[in-house]
Amino acid sequence: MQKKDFSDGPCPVARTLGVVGDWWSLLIVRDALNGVRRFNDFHRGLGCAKNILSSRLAKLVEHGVLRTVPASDGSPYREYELTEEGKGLRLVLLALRQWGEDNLFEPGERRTTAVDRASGRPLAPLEMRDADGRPLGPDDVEVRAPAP
Amino acid sequence: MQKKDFSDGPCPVARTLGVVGDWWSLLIVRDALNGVRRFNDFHRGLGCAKNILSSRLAKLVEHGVLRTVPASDGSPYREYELTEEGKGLRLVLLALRQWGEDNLFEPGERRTTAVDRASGRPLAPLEMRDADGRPLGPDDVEVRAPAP
DNA sequence: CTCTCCCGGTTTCGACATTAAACCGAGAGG
DNA sequence: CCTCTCGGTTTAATGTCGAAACCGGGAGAG
Repeated sequence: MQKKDFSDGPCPVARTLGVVGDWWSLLIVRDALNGVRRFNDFHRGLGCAKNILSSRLAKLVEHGVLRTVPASDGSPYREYELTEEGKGLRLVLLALRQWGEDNLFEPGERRTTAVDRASGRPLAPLEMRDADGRPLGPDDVEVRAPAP
Repeated sequence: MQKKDFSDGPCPVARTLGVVGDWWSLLIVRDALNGVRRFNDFHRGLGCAKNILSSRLAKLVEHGVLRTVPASDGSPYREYELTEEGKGLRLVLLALRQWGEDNLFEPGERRTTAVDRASGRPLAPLEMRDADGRPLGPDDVEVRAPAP
């Protein structure tokens, strides 16, 4: 994230990582998706240095992932709210979550789980699908360079 | 990525970021999914410092995302190959890609595209689904803490 | 009015990570 | 024998991060 700048490159993956590709940004978005809105709540939940949190929040606001709003209750402070753009990152977070569940946990180990609010059951694994909605296997996909 | 260690925490997102959460790792995996296998090819494709590339490759091997194999052709060098675990990250990469396409490109701007190899058409957007395969909206999902 | 605490940061500074560039050993080619 | 490429490692300069100190505004206590 530091020196290299892919923000004008042709790869959407690299551009996205330019916005949320550092250690804290996606964890901030994760907490924001869970309803966290206040500086100190992010700070406590993440345990990251306050100056870093401050700069990350500013960067996310700058890129339109978060916006600041005056106050939700009567308190005189502002809060951080996900934009629609920011909410779109829930798919990224879910993909990261499912990969971690599958590969980084022992069976039976304690973990947080994303569930369907209505039924309380865990979500289905994400699937790649073609334009008609048919599931695609690992080798059915390739990345094409842009037209010249 | 640097000091904080979430590798024994309860959140699969944080654990996953501990493995691939730094600037270069996911770009390495992206190139690996595109068939890159050799050190110098990664180096040229990414433009990152060679010592960093070296340490990232080693870390990904250590975490089981990549493995080294003796040689694919006759050359005396080893190559880096995705494990099944590593291939599972294609969903993460696709989620990042689709978010970037939707939010970080002007209409008509040049970009790489993930397509169904059979039809050549772009993939459908990823969708969250419940355990029965029914699509879920943004607010139908919540994250539950582990059982005590 | 004054004292103090809490919130939301900013500043400072030492530690650590990253970078570019130089270097190096093994193997291939000429 | 000389040189080139591959796959790194080492080195020195630079940049970034983290912990802690600091700070200003507002609220509440007395």
